[in-house]
Amino acid sequence: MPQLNGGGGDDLGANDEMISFKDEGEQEEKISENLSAERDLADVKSSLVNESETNQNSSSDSEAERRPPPRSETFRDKTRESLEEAAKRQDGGLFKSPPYPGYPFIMIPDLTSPYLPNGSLSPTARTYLQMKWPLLDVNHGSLQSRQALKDARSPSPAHIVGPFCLEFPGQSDLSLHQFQLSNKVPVVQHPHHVHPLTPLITYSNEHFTPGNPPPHLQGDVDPKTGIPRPPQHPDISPYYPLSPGSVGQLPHPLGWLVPQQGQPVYPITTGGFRHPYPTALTVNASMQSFLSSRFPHHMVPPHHSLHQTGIPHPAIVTPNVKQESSHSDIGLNSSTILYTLHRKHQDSKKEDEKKKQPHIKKPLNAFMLYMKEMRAKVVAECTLKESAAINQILGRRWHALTREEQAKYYELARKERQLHMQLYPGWSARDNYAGNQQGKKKKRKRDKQPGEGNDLSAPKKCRARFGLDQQNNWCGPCSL
DNA sequence: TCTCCTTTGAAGCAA
DNA sequence: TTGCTTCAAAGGAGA
Repeated sequence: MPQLNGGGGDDLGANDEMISFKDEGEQEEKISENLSAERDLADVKSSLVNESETNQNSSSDSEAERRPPPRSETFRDKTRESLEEAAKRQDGGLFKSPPYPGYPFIMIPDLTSPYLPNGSLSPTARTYLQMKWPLLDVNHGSLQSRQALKDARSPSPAHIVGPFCLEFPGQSDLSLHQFQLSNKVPVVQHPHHVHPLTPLITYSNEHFTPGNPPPHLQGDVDPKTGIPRPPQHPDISPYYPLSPGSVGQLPHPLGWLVPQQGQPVYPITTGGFRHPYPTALTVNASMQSFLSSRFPHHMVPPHHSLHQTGIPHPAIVTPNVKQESSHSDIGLNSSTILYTLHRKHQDSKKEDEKKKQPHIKKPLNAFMLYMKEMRAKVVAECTLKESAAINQILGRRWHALTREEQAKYYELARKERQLHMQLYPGWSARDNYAGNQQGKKKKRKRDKQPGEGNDLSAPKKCRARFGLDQQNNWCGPCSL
């Protein structure tokens, strides 16, 4: 996948961010085009699930050439070419391929230090942020963007037929993203729709619904959405409610109770980690200022995870635990029963405490960021509600994105990881593994795909196990 | 109520 | 180094 810094030295950048294709390719699009409007949603879903099989049956002639060569150095070029071809073919020349080979990254000189010594964003970084995240709109409020969004509301795209969504990855994706990038996409508000930058703002908002805003937030209510806007600094994105100077001066904004706005990215907590949360000690001044400017000050270290209101932060995963009334144990006269209940209560209390321990979620990767942004759009365009089907569509659209568009999300993901590292220096992904997480479900092991674990994969295992320099230890089939 | 599904990418871990 | 597994989001479906 695209190398974000081109040098490979960035530990935050993905080293293998290669666009991979499973791929359904052209045949899939043709099949989709032939779908009649009478087909019901189930058929669409079914076609999504079974498309690969259908493609295999209908495209045997091109199967070999469409299958990406294994680890070929030309793979990247071929995939890019296929993308461009598809885009050109479907877009009527609207799509213009990048005039240069390789990955089209636009990088600021030092992404890791986009801040001036005083903690503010450097002009370069500011320009970069505006360029990369148009909706961030560091100089203007979001009202203009919202107006643009509203004005740009248009009839359903042509590829949407009837109450369901026909998927034409190339055209729909390109057009959608062109709109998206120009902030003119007619986003239909969905209960779970989040701002494209939401991944940088929050990881979860489902627990919080719009409610009566606190008085200090009611003075600035979005006339379009009716959602109160938190106080804004002219230089700071409206999605980040507090300016550095206002940190600690304003009453608690409760911005994270308002969906889409003012939601913090990562929970600040001292519990549930292998390491005590040392953010206050590890976040430097620039990051502190950055965090203060981007997040409500309650999210800036060293605050604890619980909000002043006692409501846990949405980004902190606290598994639902049935409230066990401690009062139920009171008033029983039997000492035996009391003892038993006490023991039982103690045990359950321990379990609850373990379960209640919040955990820091993994930073979202590029695709997850893309999904968060585009899900609502897909849901709006289609009548699909099942996430599995939606994710299939999103997966295909992801592959249909241009490299520039994907780069945007890779960059966002890289920043996510960077911020995550700054916020949680001691955090490790394994902290969230089922083995370490009490009460965390253990995912079922994936079923072996046909061909997995057979002799065909054995050579890789031996090579992985013993290495190329110990081929004498390889088993027979591997040595062949 | 809980788990699965479904996607991609990052990270951890065993071999 | 390789390959497998888990987890991140999302919400309907099914057990």
